[in-house]
Amino acid sequence: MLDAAAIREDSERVRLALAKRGVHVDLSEFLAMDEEFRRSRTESEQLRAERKKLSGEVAKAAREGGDVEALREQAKAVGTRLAELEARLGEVEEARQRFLDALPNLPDDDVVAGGKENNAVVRESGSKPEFEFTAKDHVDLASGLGLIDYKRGAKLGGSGLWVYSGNGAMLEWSLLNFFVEEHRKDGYEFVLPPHILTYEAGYTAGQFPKFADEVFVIEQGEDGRPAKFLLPTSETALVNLHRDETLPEAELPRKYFAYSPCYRREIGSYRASDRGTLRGHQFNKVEMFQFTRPEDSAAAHEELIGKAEALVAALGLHYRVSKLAAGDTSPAMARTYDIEVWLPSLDSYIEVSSVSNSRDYQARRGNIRYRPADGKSAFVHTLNASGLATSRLLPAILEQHQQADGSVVVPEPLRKWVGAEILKAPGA
RNA sequence: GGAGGCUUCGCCUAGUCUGGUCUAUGGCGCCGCACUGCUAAUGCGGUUUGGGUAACCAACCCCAUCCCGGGUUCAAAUCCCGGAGCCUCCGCCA
Repeated sequence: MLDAAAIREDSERVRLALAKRGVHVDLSEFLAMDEEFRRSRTESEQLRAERKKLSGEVAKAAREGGDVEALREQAKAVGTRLAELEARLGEVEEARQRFLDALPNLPDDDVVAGGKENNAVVRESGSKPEFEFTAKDHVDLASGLGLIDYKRGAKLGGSGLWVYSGNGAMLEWSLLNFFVEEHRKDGYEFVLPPHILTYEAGYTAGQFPKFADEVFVIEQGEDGRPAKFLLPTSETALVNLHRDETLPEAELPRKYFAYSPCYRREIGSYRASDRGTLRGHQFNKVEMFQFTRPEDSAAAHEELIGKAEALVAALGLHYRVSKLAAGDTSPAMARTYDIEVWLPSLDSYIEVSSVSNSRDYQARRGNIRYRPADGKSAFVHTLNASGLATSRLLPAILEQHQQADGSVVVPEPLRKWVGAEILKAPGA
């Protein structure tokens, strides 16, 4: 959520920042609502004060034998006016809140305007592998090596679902183990969250109300809202860990990481380029998360980018880092860098990690504060980063590390869990 | 799925039967001061949170806040209705 005071004070700056996302809003509409809201609130507070005073006098009169009836009538009249005013206040407040809830975060000043096409590669690591044989794609490799059973996955759960089996399950599990080990080394606290979350959790993360149709709702509320849903990423759980809390400054930054499957509806988004496990209704991801002081969030963001990169690099993959343009940055985020690995069969780079700084946008929605040593409580900054999503990493590993005979070399850090240096076709 | 109990300041707790002087008692913790070689102990004072007004800062003032939502009433921590969470027991179950 944006700071209403900031919109009031410099609506032009806000308008221009949102325009970079391609979001064009008439803020004068908001300013009018905001003004009426503030005025009505002040008025109704004054009326409350008056009623309170009269009620006190009723009590006093009852005790000392004054004219109770006249005072009661007077107080009742104030109460009636108050009720009318508050009904109106409630409507304005709701409309104002709806408007605020729908506004995405302001992209940082150095984030360029426009969509995907304006994303900029900031650096590359390694180089595209060259094959002296006809390279296979990840689906053929995974099927041929008996790692992933796409057919039976669809049989069990429908399209967009698959089964990891045998060495495939071990490879998948080894990736998760590797990430867990690395994050623990860096002092991040391991969290295994519930996969079922409430509406409030989705609201804080920025999922609701706007993107409610992207998640699997498992319990519909009477108000038509999703009362319970399956998390689309463990970020949604992690950001809520400290919802409605005020953290002591000395406890910041708080660094967490979580593992969970991610459940997504992905309605109408399948393309030929999403074959195999590249886009599914359920995929595994380890997520990093930080709660920081505002002045520390820029450095924390760099730290998270570095950590995500280190994981990809350790797996021996060629990748690049892109800075997203405003329009491609998630609504709740002020800046995002994507780590993208090279996928030979697609002749393109695919996202395996998204590293973002939400600044105080989520903190405001979730009322997540900290108390500086000297003064008033303030909102923390929240940052999240995939570290990493396996369902795109595994295809890249298969394709980039494939050999002429159809086997795949297991990246060194994973070997102790996989129990093999090379994956060969069954019977080969 | 059924029955009962509970939910008040950072923590514990009084207050709810009998509505008003209740943001609310006491203790712990924490902060400050005093005393004391130091510490401890003791004494005194302070300590819910959010918002508004105002503005150099602060104070003062106003509103809200006793799990949440609604109702009754001039007035609700307190009475009524609905919901959530926690605990105990029964049932079912990996």
